[in-house]
Amino acid sequence: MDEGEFVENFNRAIAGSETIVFSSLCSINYSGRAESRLEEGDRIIIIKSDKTLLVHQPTGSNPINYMKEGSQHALEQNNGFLVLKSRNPGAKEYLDICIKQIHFLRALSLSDSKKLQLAGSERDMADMLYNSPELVEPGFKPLSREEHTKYGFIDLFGYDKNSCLVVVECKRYAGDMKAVSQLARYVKRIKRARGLTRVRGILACPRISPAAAHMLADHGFKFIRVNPPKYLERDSLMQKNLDEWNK
Amino acid sequence: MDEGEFVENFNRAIAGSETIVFSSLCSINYSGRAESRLEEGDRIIIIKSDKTLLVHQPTGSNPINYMKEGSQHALEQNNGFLVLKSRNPGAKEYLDICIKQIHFLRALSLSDSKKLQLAGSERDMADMLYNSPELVEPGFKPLSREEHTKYGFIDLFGYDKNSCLVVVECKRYAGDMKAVSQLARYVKRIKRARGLTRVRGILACPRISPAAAHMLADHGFKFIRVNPPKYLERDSLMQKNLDEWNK
DNA sequence: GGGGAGAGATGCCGC
DNA sequence: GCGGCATTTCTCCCC
Repeated sequence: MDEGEFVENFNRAIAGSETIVFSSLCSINYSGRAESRLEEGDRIIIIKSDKTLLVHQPTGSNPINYMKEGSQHALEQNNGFLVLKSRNPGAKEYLDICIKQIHFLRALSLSDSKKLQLAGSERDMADMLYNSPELVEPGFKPLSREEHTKYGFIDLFGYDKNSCLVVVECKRYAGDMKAVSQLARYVKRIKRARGLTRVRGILACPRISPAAAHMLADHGFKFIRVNPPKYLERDSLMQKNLDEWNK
Repeated sequence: MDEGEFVENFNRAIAGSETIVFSSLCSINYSGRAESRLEEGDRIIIIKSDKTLLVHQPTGSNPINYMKEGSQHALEQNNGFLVLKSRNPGAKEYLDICIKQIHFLRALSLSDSKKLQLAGSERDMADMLYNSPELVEPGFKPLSREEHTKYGFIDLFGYDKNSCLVVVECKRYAGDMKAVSQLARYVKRIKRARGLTRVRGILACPRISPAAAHMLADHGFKFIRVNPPKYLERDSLMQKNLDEWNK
C-alpha cells in the first residue's frame, strides 16, 4: 500500500471517527504509567471510534501496547519515517509507533450498542446461595448479599443454626491465600463493628489450594465446595446447542 | 464481500496458519468457564497465528468475547446462516459467531519475535530499594529481594537499624487494603516461621488510600512514599524523544 | 472522581 | 502442571 494513500485514508477515518484497522512493520515506544520499547516486528493496530488504540502481536490474547479511550492520534513524518503519535495528555501517556512498512489499512463505520449478557459470575454464586441457603449448611439463614456498607463488600451474610453471624466469601475459581486474607479481613471488620468475639467465616468455591486450606483452618474458617451457576435464560435460542456441547 | 469468497479466503488462511482480521455484523454465544450471549452488532474479529480469537466492539479496550491460544476454528452453514464455530476441547470452551453480514476480511503472514522491554514494574521498585536502602529508611540493611520461599514471595526483606526484621511490600500504584492484607500475611508468616514476636512491615508505594492508611496503622506498619523508577536504558534511540515528552 | 473488588481476567515465574 | 502474584491490568458499582 502506498504511503500517501495510507496517510490520506487514515486522516479521513480519524476525522470521521471511524474505526481503523491496519497492519504494519513497526517499532513502538511508550511512556506514561511505565516506559516500554518494542523493537521492529509485524503487528495489527486498531483505533476504535472512542479513540482507544490497541497493538496486537501475531500471538497472545493481550495487546502488547495500548492507549486508553479518548486519546489523540496523528501521523507525522519524523527522520524520514512515518510515525503514529498517540497522546493522552490527561493521563500523561505517550505512544509512538514508527511505521516501517504498511501491509494494509481499513476504515469502518461500525454500529454496535449491544451489551454482553453473562451468567456464572461471583455475584450469581452469591445469589444462588442466598436463594438456596441449605447449600451453605443446614440451618443457614441469609441476611443480605453483595452488602456494600462501611463494613465492607460482603458477598453473603447470615446466621448459622446457632444464631452466630457468618460471613460467606464466594470465588468462582479455586480459592487461594488471597481469598482467605480477604475473608479474614471481613470477619475482623464485622467483629469490631458489632463488638462480637465470635463471627464465622466460610469460603465457597469450586476447590481450594492446599496452602489456602491450611491458612483457612488456621483462622478457624470453613470451606464449602460450590460451583458457579452457569446458565442463561432457558428459552435462549442457543440453549439446545449449549446443552449439546456440555454433554 | 461475497460469502463464498469469504469462506474460501478464511479456510485458506486457517490452513496456512495466517493471521485473520475481519469485520462483520454478528451475534455471539459462549459457553465454558461461564456462559454469555451478545446480540447482533458490528464487530472486528481477529484470529491469530496461535489460534487465539478476539472479538472487539467499536469501543473499549477489552475484547467482548475471546478464545484462548490453541482453539480450533471452522465455518459452518447453520439454519441458513454462516457460523464461525470456535472450540477448545481441553478447556471445554465453545464459542459460536453467527455471521449476518461481512464487511471485510484480510489474511496476513506476520513475522514478530520481539518482546516488550518494560521499566517501572513492581520488581524494578524492589530492585531500586535494594540498591538504595536509604530510600526505605536510615540504617536499613537489605537481605534479599523477590524472595520466593515457602513463606511467600516477599518483595524486599531486611533488618532495620535496631536489627529488627523488616518486610517491605512494594506497589507501583496507590496502596489499598488488599496490599495491607498481603503485607500482614507475610509478616505473620515470618513471625511464625522464625519464632519471632516482633517483625516490622513497611508498605512502599506512590500514595495510600485513607482506609488502607488506617488499616496499616492498625497493624503497626509504616507507609513510605516511593515512585516506581521509569527509565529504560539511557542510550535508547528514543530516549531524547521521551525526555522531550516528559518535560 | 476515588475507592473497593471482580474478571470467562492474562501472563510470568518458580516448584 | 499448579500455585502465587503482578498487571501501563480493565471494568463495574457505589460513595
